Amino acid sequence: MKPKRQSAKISDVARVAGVSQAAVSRVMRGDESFVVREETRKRITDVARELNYQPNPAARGLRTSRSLSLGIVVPELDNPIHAKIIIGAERAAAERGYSLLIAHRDDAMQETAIYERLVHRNRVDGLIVATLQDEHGGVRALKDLDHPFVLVNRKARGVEHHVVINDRGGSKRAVTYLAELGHQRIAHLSGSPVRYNSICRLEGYREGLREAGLDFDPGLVVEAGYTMAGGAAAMRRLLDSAQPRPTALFASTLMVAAGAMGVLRDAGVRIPGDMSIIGFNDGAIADVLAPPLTTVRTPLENMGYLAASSLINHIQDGGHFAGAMLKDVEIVERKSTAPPGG
Amino acid sequence: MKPKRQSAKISDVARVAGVSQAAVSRVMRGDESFVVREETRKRITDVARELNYQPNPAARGLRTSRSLSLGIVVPELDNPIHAKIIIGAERAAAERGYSLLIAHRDDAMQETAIYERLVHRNRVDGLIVATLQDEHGGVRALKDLDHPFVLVNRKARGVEHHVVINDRGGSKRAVTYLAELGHQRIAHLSGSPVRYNSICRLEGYREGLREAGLDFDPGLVVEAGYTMAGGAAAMRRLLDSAQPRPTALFASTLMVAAGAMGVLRDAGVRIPGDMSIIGFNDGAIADVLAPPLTTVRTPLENMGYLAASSLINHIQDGGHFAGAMLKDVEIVERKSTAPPGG
DNA sequence: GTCATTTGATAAAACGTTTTACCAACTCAT
DNA sequence: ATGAGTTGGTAAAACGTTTTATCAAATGAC
Repeated sequence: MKPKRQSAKISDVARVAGVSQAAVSRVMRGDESFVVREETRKRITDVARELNYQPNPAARGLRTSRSLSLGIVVPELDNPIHAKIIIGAERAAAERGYSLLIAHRDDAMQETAIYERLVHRNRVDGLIVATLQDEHGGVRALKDLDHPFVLVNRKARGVEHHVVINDRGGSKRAVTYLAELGHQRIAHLSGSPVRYNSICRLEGYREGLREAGLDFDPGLVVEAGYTMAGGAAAMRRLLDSAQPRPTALFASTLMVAAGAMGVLRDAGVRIPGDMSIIGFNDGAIADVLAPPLTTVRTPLENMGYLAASSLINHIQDGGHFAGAMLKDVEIVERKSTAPPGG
Repeated sequence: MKPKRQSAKISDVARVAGVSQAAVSRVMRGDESFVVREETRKRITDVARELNYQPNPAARGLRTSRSLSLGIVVPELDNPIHAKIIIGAERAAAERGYSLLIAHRDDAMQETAIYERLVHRNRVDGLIVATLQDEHGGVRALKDLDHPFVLVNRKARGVEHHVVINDRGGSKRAVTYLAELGHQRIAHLSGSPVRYNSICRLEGYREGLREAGLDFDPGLVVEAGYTMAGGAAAMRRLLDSAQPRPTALFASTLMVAAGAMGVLRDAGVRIPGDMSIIGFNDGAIADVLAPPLTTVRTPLENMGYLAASSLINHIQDGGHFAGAMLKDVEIVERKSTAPPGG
């Protein structure tokens, strides 16, 4: 009943099937250039299945100098954004026979040290960099490693292999949505002015305004960072300064939206009656906010999937990958948006 | 400037240092039983550092039949609970020179197939099972694999190696906290009556009541599952049926608490004025709820850490591990709890 | 009936470690 | 001087694949 303790090796299969190890190896790997009688092939695969043969990855890796593993480095694993990226990447990896080594960057450590470790010590075949921290140093370190890698959810000057979502288009879509509800004064709580995603989202915001025929008012854009506290502080500043008060708000992040909502509630501003709010990227917390938050949903999981699978393509074929943007965006209507005044 | 493309191997180090490969191998691994002149040792380590020698894991693994990797299998990676467990496990693994292979169980696949794959195909040295799904089949499959594993956040009959948090004690603490505020009728929105954690939490709830000198009223316990919708439905049932209405609520999960809060808000029940709420396990969403939710915080990350490190101990020394519970619990006071009536 | 070509395989050499089994040179008690 | 330990190493055999170089048998062209 119990599976055999010592797992079968290629020589066992060869012996039982009455062929050489080479034949087994080539049949098992589906080597095209190896011509073999159909009967022999079948005999080999049958025996392999019978013995539950699984190639030893260490032996294979030693010979081929490939580990069939990918490293993914993430900050804040507990941020659902990254979790979704990982889920997608893991799925792509699994489908292609790769495994995913996860490296969690904690604040204390240099990101470059992690890349180093994954490539030199773990010998991953490729690196998925889910959120580059230091654009200059990080990219330099990655390039110095001279190893396949892909940037996900980030672009960087001089790096062509990247996969991003439609930050700009999604933001524009959000603004358009608010404008179509009839809003004229739409504020934006933005992220850091140096982070790729935030820059794109700000651009999208401006583009959405322009297309709706609305003027861009710099007084309606406040930097909020990425935390709830940041969102709250920014919202307070906005309430104090903006005249007349905006009737709608596009928040660059769910947490920022949450922070802003808290401040509004305390200030007696009704949502969506007095202020409509929409947030970027969908997630479970949108549902628990009061009221539930309308968001623009982006294909985060697919982004992870495409990053991993294009990286594997590159590793296997050496092919060039031009970088991709996942265009899809979709408004998820909940209760935080309505026409102005109600 | 660029690092050498072909990384140094043991023979390079041996040649440059003028010793044999064996000497290098033993010195690098800190083999105690190998006596060597201090001078030679230093020469070897110096050369190794100089050449940036990193042992090839495939070669080492082939020889030792250890992969120095651990597999962690999780359902719902995007659940922050699991994310925290992973963070802890990854830290422990990294500290001990292990790497963490992540396998995300999607609903379609058998959990047993994942265990199989990690052990047979990836040859991980041990398995961290973060949330066993099917207690009977799953444990059976794990035991049949005859490979080191640890259960985390779960206990199961016949499995001694497990690490859990203090579900019972934490729940009791939550109830005590409510009782000390003066609440007499405390309801419980429970999880599934067959899941380990939920059973413990229900026990803790009852124990807390007993210690506070309050009677257990079966009418105040409603099964809510683990989702927001479940929490909402349960809350509705509770509002309809419980007479007199409870003044406080202990929810087994953050999402359940969130669902309940939505229903209460719609029903015009003020929190905490008319109903105090406390949830089990702390997390970011507690902060974004309205009002922010008081919770009992548990050491989820440490649970992951201990699971991984005790598993590694077991792998290395073959030592017996009796199972552990992380006792710490701590009430995180936010705005959802107050004395009855105000 | 040869000689080249194709077909269907095989033998054996890597890959880079770890580890077993040895050994040479000393020291030291006899 | 001899034999037994010790000290400080070394040589070489695994580990389980992949892959290169070969090869024997069958086929076909002449």
